[in-house]
Amino acid sequence: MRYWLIKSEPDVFGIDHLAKAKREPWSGVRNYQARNSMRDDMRPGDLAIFYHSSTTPPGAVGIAKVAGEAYPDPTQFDAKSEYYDPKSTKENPRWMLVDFEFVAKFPNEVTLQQMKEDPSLEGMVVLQKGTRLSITPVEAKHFKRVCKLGGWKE
DNA sequence: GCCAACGTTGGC
DNA sequence: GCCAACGTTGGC
Repeated sequence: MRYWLIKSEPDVFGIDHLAKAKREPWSGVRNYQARNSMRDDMRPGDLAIFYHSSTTPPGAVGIAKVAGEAYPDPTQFDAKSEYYDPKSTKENPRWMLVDFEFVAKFPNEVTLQQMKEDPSLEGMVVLQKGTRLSITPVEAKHFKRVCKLGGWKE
């Protein structure tokens, strides 16, 4: 089982949206590395830290679970969608996604600042300077530590 | 295949 | 709103 961190802007789709929806296709990812993670490396049952970006304060707010295998992101074929990609075809889709399922909201948000200041989280990809990736792998020890800081027990 | 221009992300 | 970082595009 692998661990991940997924970023989302709470104004667009936050942990409360996921809690309400229960399950959500992670559409709109238009970055090849992030796509590759979903397409090639995620397996049903993998757990992800749900992270709020572009908000005050940014930080980890909960846990989501990979709910199924990867499949083509339907928004790439929708000319009315902001995620429409005219260069993608159904025969050869460019963008793949997985569904995420709500697992938990942390009793306490773990802010980015807290994460940066915690020595045991050193080396986490999301904390490295210049990391803009919306999906990053997380080591098991870092995952467990963030859950602990968030007050959540698996 | 290089690289300048451009667009986006995301913390501050 | 600023801007550093960095991914993508497209001309050559």
